[in-house]
Amino acid sequence: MDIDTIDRKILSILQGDGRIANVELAERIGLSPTSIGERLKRLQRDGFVEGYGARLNPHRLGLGLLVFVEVMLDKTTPDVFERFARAVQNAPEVLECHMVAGGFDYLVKARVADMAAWRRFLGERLLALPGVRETRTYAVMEEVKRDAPLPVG
Amino acid sequence: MDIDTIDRKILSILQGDGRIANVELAERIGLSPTSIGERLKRLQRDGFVEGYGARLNPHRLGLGLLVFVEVMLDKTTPDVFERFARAVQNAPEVLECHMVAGGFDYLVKARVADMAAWRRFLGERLLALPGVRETRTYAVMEEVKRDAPLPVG
DNA sequence: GTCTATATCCATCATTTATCCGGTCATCTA
DNA sequence: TAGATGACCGGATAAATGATGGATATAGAC
Repeated sequence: MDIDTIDRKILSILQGDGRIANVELAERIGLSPTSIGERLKRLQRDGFVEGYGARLNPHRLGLGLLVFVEVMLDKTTPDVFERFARAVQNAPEVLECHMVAGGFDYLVKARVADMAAWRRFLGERLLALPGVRETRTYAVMEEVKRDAPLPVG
Repeated sequence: MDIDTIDRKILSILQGDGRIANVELAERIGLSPTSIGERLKRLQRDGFVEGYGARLNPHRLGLGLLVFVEVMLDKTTPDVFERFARAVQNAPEVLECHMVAGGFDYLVKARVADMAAWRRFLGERLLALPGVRETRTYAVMEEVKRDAPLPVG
């Protein structure tokens, strides 16, 4: 149920190029395509590989602004947390949302077109939710490192 | 140089399943595989699709802890920023790093095995950098929404 | 030691897929 | 009108995939 060096190499290469041909992957590792195929199938079955996806350029798609928001909730009813989580999952602008330990409750990462779009989303969606006590928005000025691959090596 | 509804549908499907066969993609959209192939090639050439990658499960790989860190730098020399950026890019634990406008300078997202590993990384790597004045670590307790696809629709 | 079960690897082959090429049709323009 | 352009399609070919059977090695039970 655990993986060896070859498996890690497969994952590493596949994380960088999810569409690489099995034969080339096999060549690069030094095993037959059949073996690599079996290993990959196992890695998928055991949940190491959850899927494949195209990496899209957000700016090209008109999503020029990346923002992070710290959200504090009223802790009066536990229902508030559930409702917030559901709202966030239904909002396509929100790419990530994490419950954190520390000074605030949720950290939200979102992509929108510009500041105007963000103001609209913040006012009409986030602040409209019941239980949202306070938010702090941090606009990203420069993406120093973007979506690096997981360290599998 | 801009894209239509069909292109968006291609991007949307491909973002969810980057390994889908061209023929099935064509079927699902209602065009011939050739046309889809031509469109896809154009989308790649024009930078809408930057690549493909396998989605790996971080927990399976022993990366059980997700943390966000707010970093404040001494603004004495401009060299400090460059050096910090470079260090962060070379650190495999760091998945993202953004320069933000607001109360602090950088927001760092990192994945490590556990709190012990994080303490080690924080002490030996981050705080060892010259110019790092203050850091605030927020450990993620629950990932409410994880790496959602970009809204292309 | 021997037998069995399991795991890893490999070569082969039928099927599926990607891609190149030529050709059609509609639209626009000189 | 003639020519150019762009989006689309079908057919042919070269390549990749996936399934099968088989070889080898290791570990455990008896």
